[in-house]
Amino acid sequence: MTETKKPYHHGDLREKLLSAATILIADGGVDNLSIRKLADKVGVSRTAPYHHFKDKNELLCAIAEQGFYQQDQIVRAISTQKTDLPAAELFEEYVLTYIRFANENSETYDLMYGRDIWKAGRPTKSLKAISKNCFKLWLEWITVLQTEGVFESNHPPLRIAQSSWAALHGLCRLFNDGVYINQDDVDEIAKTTVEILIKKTS
Amino acid sequence: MTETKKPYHHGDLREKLLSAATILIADGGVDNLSIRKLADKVGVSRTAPYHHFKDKNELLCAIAEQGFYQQDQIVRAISTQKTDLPAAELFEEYVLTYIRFANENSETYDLMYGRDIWKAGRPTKSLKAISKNCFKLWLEWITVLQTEGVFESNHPPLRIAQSSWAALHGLCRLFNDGVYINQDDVDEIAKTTVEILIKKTS
DNA sequence: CAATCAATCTTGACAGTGTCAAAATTGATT
DNA sequence: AATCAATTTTGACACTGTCAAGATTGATTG
Repeated sequence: MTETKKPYHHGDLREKLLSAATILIADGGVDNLSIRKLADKVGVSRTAPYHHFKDKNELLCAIAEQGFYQQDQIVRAISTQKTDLPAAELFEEYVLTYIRFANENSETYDLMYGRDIWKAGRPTKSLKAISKNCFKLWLEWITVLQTEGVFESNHPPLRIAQSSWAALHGLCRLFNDGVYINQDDVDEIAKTTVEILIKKTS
Repeated sequence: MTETKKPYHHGDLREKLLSAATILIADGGVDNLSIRKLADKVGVSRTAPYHHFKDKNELLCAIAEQGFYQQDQIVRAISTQKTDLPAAELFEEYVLTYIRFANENSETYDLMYGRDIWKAGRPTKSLKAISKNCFKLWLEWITVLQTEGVFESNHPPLRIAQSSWAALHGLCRLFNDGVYINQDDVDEIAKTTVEILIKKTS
């Protein structure tokens, strides 16, 4: 666990690298992030970052991990703030927030759930853990919502969780990746998706 | 239109490049495709490909375009072969086939609908055209299915088309990108998605 | 048939990239 | 004060995309 280890010669280089990297990808995408450029930005030599991240991959994993924490915070805020909402509306609120997060942090989102990290099969242990936990929370919520009648009961909750999350994710990606481009549509499509997902009360 | 233009000195270099490139990305991903390696594979100098594709981007677009043709063929085969199927089951068949295509040609699929091409905002004119047409066909079908009662009528067909396709796409991506990894689940999740999408007949 | 032209291909070059190995620096520990 | 180990730097290597300039050559024209 080198997480909180302070560098000896400079300030907290690891932190500096992380925040600088986040800025770099925020404007310019992941392609705009090179170890060398990053090192230059922070004011160290090209290979200095390698003493805090084994790889470029590990750096990306760390950024993604931050993204999960951030997303968790935002999402958690909903359930604590809007305690009076009925379950179905809370669900919609969640979905909209999730998509908004993906939209506003498209590059981070891409790292969190994108092939750059996952396809190569080299996600960090801690990244694996936090993302797994993230899905577990989703699954648990879906399970509760199903018993509350928000979702149909003709499928196991795991399947509903998987397919509903895939629906969310697909929407995020289509906008994030520039396939769907009309940003004005995103909310309406999202609401449509939600209404398709939840049980018809008619 | 330089599409069918034959090279002067060698065989049909453009075609050779395309097929070699497709092979390269098929095993090893897009990252495994470099212009230089490609040129080497075909037996020309590093910069020879630049007389047939302005860019690496244009090469990728061409591969993606091929993918669309391929997908179109596969999908079209369904509706001509299974004419006896009821609409809802035909839809399921389509979805499963779509996902299977994405799965078996994951790298091509990634090019077709991925940020590499679209996010940078530099899809070829012809690529834009064919993908747009692809969605148009989807929308038209959804419209028909809605009048046939397969989908609910409480949303405009455009929204249903967008959100249902996003659901499909999300599923494809999660498996393609290695986020969902258990390949055995894909069919079941897909079926769940279909059943959620279509109108309940109970 | 010979000269010209333009498409095609090659060679050379430049600025990037990730990352390894070895040497240099330096704060903390003995 | 000397030692040690963590940190940083310098040098190097093999890649990458792509541009500019020259060489080759099939087709076109006079």
